[in-house]
Amino acid sequence: MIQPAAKVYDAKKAEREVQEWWLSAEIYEKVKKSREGASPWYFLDGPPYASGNIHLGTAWNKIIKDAVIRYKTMCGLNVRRQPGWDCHGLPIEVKVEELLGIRSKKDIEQKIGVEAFVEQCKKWASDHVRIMTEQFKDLGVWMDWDDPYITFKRDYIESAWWTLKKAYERGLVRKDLRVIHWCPRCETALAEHEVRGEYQNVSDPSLYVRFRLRDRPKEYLLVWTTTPWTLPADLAVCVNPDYDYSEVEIGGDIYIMATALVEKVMKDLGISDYREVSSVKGVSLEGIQYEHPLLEEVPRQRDFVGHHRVILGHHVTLDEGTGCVHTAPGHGEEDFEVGSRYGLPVFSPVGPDGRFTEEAGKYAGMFVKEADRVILDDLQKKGLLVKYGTVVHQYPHCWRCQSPLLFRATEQWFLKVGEIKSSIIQKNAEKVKWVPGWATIRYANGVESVGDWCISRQRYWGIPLPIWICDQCKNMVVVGSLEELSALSLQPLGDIDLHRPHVDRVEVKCPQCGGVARRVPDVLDVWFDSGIASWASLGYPKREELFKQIWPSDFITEGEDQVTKWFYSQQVVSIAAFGEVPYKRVLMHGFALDEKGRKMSKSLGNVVNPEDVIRRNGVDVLRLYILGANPPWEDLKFSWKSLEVVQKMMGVLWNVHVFATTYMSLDEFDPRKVDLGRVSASLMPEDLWMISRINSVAREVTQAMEDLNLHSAVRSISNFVLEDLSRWYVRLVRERVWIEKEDPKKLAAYVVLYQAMHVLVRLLAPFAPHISEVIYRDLVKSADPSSPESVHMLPWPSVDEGAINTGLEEGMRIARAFVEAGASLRQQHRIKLRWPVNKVSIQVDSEEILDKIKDLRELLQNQLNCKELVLLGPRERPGELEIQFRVDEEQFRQRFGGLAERAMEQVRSMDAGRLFEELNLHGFVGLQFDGYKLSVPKGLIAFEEKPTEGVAFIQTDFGKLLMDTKLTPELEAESMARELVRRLQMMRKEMELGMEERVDVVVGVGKGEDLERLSTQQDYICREVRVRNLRLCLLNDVAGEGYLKDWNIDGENFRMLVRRVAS
RNA sequence: GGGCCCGUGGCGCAGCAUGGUUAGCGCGUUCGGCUGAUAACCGGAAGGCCGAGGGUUCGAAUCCCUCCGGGCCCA
Repeated sequence: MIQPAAKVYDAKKAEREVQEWWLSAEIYEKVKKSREGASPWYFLDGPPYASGNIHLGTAWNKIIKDAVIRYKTMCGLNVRRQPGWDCHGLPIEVKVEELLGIRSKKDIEQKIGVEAFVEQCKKWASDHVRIMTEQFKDLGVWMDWDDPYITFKRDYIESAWWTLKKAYERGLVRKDLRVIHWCPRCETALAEHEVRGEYQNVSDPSLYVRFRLRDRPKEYLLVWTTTPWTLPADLAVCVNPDYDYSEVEIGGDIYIMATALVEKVMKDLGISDYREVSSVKGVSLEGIQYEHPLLEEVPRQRDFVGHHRVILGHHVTLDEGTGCVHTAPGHGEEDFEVGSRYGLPVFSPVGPDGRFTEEAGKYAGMFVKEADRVILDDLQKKGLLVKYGTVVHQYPHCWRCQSPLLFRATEQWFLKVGEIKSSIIQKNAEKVKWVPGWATIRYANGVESVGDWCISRQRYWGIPLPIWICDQCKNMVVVGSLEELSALSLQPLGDIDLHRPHVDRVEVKCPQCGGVARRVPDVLDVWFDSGIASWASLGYPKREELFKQIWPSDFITEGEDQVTKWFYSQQVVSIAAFGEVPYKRVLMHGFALDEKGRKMSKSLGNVVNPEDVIRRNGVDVLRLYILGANPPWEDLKFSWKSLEVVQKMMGVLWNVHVFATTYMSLDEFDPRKVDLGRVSASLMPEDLWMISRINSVAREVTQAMEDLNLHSAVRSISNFVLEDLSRWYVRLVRERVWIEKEDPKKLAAYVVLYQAMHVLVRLLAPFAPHISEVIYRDLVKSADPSSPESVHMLPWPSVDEGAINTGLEEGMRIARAFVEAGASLRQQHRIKLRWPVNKVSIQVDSEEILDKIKDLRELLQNQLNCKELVLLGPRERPGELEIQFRVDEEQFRQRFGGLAERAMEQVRSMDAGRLFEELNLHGFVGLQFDGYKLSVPKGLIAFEEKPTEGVAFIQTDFGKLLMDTKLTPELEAESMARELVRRLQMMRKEMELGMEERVDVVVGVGKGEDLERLSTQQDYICREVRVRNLRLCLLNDVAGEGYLKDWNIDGENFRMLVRRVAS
């Protein structure tokens, strides 16, 4: 039996209850089980980093995933829905360092010990996996929370080793001396992608230094730099061979700089008294020797004196500086490259901690940034500092600890992306479908510009690099699994933890010389961890079956920052290992911003937490809002206001549900006993329309989901609920539903409403899994115990194309427009909707329109609340519309000259209606008089339509509507009866009567003549208010037991008495 | 400097791949209405040179170019 639903939907309570029920009844497991054996669909969860709480962006991310997963499951696919956790890496190390109150690698190694530190990191990660799991569960996200993939698990680590070995075997792994970003606090190298997006505006020194030429006294190279601390490592000055360079004379000294920059630099230096002496191409400056500005302070530089000369490089630009670029191969990428061309040594007198080494002479022991000041002083003293100031520019910072990064030359391990780049681009173009489409371009551009990937980190909490190097012969052994390691190991390994420091202790016998090989102490970049997720999460290579069955992944989705990160890193390692891309379809989603479009941040105080939203509006509202507000790939500007709007929509949906269940349960409607076929003879046009609409909506939503346009899907559903279901269908069937007896038309309405709701809850289930569950339970499950336990077990609704009637849908749209126009006229003329009028005429603009609404005549008449409805075609003219016309005298005279006056006279004497029709039909009207034949074209006569007395007129998009506004005694009586009914209904409600309960009623009127007027309306009143005995009398005669209430209706007083009838 | 996205009433958005009624919708404002799904809901009104300027076209919010502003990514 259908049970009447609760009057108001308490989202929080219902959602909690539903979630608990999912658990206790094991619904999730049952849903999964029901799809076992179906075609697999491999969704791969991009692993969130396990270091904190979820925020709105991560919530959005999982909600998108959940909606897609639920949809695909309903479509009958066996969806893999394992969540993942990214657990290694610097962010957690940094958190743990904070927790332990330590600040450096030295502290970790000496105070805490690597073993304890790594244990702490693992604990931190595990704890946060637990916390975040609960938060995701609260969002109603259905994933295998008990069986996630975790990057620190042994199998996962082995999978990484296997992958690295694969890459090594293909010649893609190489150790190399390179200049790369280095964090002096974390004391580790950083990869390109870790630096992306980490540029911040900072204030740095800006200085002009003059480098004295060796063999030319009083001549200098003018150099500009923002990093004075790199001067101790300076080995050359680079100029662009193609640019012109000038010798500029200032106070007897000669400065060499790019000609194009002379003016700008002089202005910057505040020098107006200068002279450009001569100009040469940069190329001819090559080889000019200079004196290193810090030769005395950095004695080691004496060894490099031969290198101190002008070199050539195309990377030198005219954007800033002087066109003479000081070059330190140990501290700049381009410096390194150009330096290697000239055979410059890679001199880098800076230690891992960012302090100068002994090689830096005077500056040894100083932190580089602090040495800036000292270096400036020295230059000043030596008369080499031309100008000193500061400049604000973008400078990269460590993504975890925010330290400014340095460039430093070190030996690191690289994945040679350069060698597989073209393959990545090609496979991506062939096999990966990006949503939105333009992300493809963005991605390809990103890959084009990328360099080799530095995969080694000089840290602790990560997957250890599986590379052992022989002490003796320097042979390199790359290990692909624990098994391999055991075989090579000099000691028994047992149940070893593959993390540092345990694995560091493993010594391997060199297969080449039999010597002892030791592990390279580095760990892998965490982006390598997540990059292998598509097979590591499947247990590959240890377990092959699943991998062979479902890899590559069917779908991934992450935020737009991942375009050059996870979307990229996955393709790199996958191409390296398999030569294939690891996913087929990728949806890039945006960021969650605040209302004004700013990033949410603690410092701005604009952070919105998912749990705040859940507390206020509930999970389903959050989900519907977040999915419906934007296309997924656009940034979301979070708005509480818009959330309210979604909340209202849900309220309306609930109201419809209450409406449906209230009456269905009252009438003991049993959906098992009737279906559409059984009631087909009683279906009204609005029923057919509703069936058509719900099928159209199902089609729209399905298409939107296939295209990953989740916003269109949600909007389509919301719009249907508000416009079609609530504002229109319920309004239309209300009267039928109020019929007391068994009635086929009422039954038909129930069937239609039931069917529509049945489809609707399924469409809604992926987006609002809780409320759809509740509605399903109240409406479907309670009526038919044999139906599945949960809405989420149902199949996605199929579209009944045959039920879609676009002509009818269009007709209904037109009918609504006319009804609205009628309402508008009533408002203008102060005629309430519940007052009937005598006649409404509609003249449509075209035959097509007439055709579309002719079956809706009864509906129109009802909704327009008129006694008579006249539908007229485009050529017919409503009698209530008078046509007046005016001849354009000026034009008549121009055209007809001397005949004009008589022509006008003729026209004026014609019947306006006939003239109008004639002109519309032929475009001209013929005149004949005194033997003349004239043809008067349309444009010479202007028409005006005016409704006759007592008629209101409105022009709509589809035609004209005329309403007779004259009142008659009969109409007034009916109107009054309706007013009374409404008050009596209110009283019933105030008395909290059951809907079927009968009452006795006394109505007392203020004016005697109303007694007679109302006498004709007694049946109507009794029917509508469910009255057993009705007495009409004068106001003062009202007496007796019951609920008494005085009313004033449009200025007239009434006294009404309602008495409950004992049943 | 390069790539991509966005710019439509006070606010948030749709429309733009395939140019064509009077540019829609929601919120807000304001004035009304409705009432046995109603702590709901519905309607009317006011409010737009569709970022700016060119071009293509009979016709441009829509296509093309330039510029301006915002965002993201990369340097």
